[in-house]
Formats: sequence, C-alpha cells, structure tokens
Amino acid sequence: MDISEVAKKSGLPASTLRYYEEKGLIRSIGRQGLKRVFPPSILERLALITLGRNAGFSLDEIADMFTPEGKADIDRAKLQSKGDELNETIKHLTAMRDGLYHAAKCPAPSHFECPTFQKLLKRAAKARPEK
Amino acid sequence: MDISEVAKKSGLPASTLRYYEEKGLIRSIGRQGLKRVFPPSILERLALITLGRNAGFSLDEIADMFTPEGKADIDRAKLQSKGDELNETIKHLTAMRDGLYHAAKCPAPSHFECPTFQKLLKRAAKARPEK
DNA sequence: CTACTAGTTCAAGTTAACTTTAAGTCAAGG
DNA sequence: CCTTGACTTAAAGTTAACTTGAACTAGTAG
Repeated sequence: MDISEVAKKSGLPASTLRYYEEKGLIRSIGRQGLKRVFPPSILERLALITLGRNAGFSLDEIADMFTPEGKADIDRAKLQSKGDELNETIKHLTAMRDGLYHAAKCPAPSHFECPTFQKLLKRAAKARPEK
Repeated sequence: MDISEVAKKSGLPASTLRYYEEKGLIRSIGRQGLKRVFPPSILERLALITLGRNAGFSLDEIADMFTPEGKADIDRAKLQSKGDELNETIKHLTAMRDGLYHAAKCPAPSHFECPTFQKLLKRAAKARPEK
C-alpha cells in the first residue's frame, strides 16, 4: 500500500502518517522509487495508536508502551499501572460528568444557588487532573 | 487581595492570573500603586474557570459563558452537550483501561493475536469523535 | 536616603501534535 | 521526450495555554 491508500483506509492524512513515522510510531517496509510502501498490518497499528490517543495518551507514551513492530515486549507492569492511572482519571471525569448533567437540569435560577453545583466547584478546585 | 494571595488561595500561579486577565476571564478591581487588587469573589470565579477547564471547555468557551457585566450565564444546553462529550471520553478511557488490564495479564505472545485485544482495537477504530 | 521585596509590562519561549509550504523526484501517459 | 500528478524532504508555521526573562517601579524597612 502506498501512503494515500493508508491515509484513505485509516482516515489519517498523509502528513500525519509521515509525522508518526518520523516519531517512530510506525514504519514503512520499503520504498518504490521514493514512495513509502506499507504492509496491511499498518492499519492495525494505526488503530492501536488511535485508541491510545482517544484514551488521552500522548504519542510519546504510546511509543513507550509498544515496540515499533507492535509485536513483542510490552512491559506488563507498566500496562497495569497505566490502567490504574486511567482508572483514577475515569473516576474524576465521571464525577465531573455527573455534575455537568445535574447542572444542566438543575432548576435553581442560578447555578451558584445549587448545592450540587457548589460541591462541584469545590471538587474542581481540588482536582488537578492531568490532561 | 493582591495577586500572590489570590495565587495562594486559588492554587494558580500569578502568571496564569495575569494571563487570564489579559484574556478577559477575570478582572482586578483596581490598583495599589502598580499592584492589582482583587475582590474575594475572584476565588469563586477562578473555581468556575477551573471547573470549566476540567470539564474540557477551552478558555474561549469559558469566556463566552460570562455576560459583559461579568455575571456567569451558563447555557444549560452547553452543559448537557459537554456532559455528553465527557461521557464519550469516559467510554474511550474505560475501553482503554480494560484493554490495558487485559493486556497486562494476557498470555498471548503478541497482543495482536489476542481476540480481546482485537475487539478493543475494533471499538477504537469506530470511535472518531471530538478534538 | 538606600536597599529590598513584591509586584509590574512586554516580548519571546515552550510543548504537543500536527499542517503547510517550497522545492524536488520519479513513473506513467501521450 | 515532455508533462502531469502523486509522492518526497526539510523547514517553518499553527494553536492553546501558559511560562520565562529582562527591565522596571512602588511601597516599606532600616
């Protein structure tokens, strides 16, 4: 597959694919002339990267978790602790979501008069979650 | 209150407070010499801003939520849709977390050979929302 | 009065994740 | 052979949300 085919199938622009390659997140298996040639498995690899991005991991973190081949050694302890970390984040976000939903329906004339909203504000002041 | 007191009480660095003022998110009520003077209510306002940030609003979006007079005027529909957005994110995070936990324990030589991991990837490929 | 401290301004720097631009290359069609 | 179009590179530009640096000032302690 050439880059435009990968772009089309993955939904990612070619510039992004080149950028990912430069960053070491993906690899082409060769060239035809100047053009990069990718194996079909690249799509799976990109799906994995996308998954990580959606979950809020940085490209560096993703690169860190998986070898360029996507194959062997993923440090299992690292995965476990990333999972734990993620779990904490989920808790924060869930609280935030519930707060937002409540505020959206709350009949108090001003959000500031609603105790749930107040609580949310206090929690927000405390919570300093990573991005 | 001077800026360092606000910084201390809000947990935000002075540079951020100056930046927020420049952006029009907060206002000082005057000066003592060169120094900005803030009213106590600034803290609630900052908490609100922090809440918004944590909920995924951009500073510009937050600025939009305040009326020209500086009173907060939060559109309930916006809260609802941010809640929905957050909910989507939570789903992604949850999928990722489950995937990480599974991968941490999975005995398959490559994660790509594991059906659970495959399923996860497929779910990730589907999700193509925000940002 | 002089020094010190905590504030000030404005401009420039930072980071992440890309995108854009300019200039160049190669294979294919006419 | 020449043009076209898809691809290439390297470098610079973009955006958000800040942070940092340099040069400056006002109130206060001694």
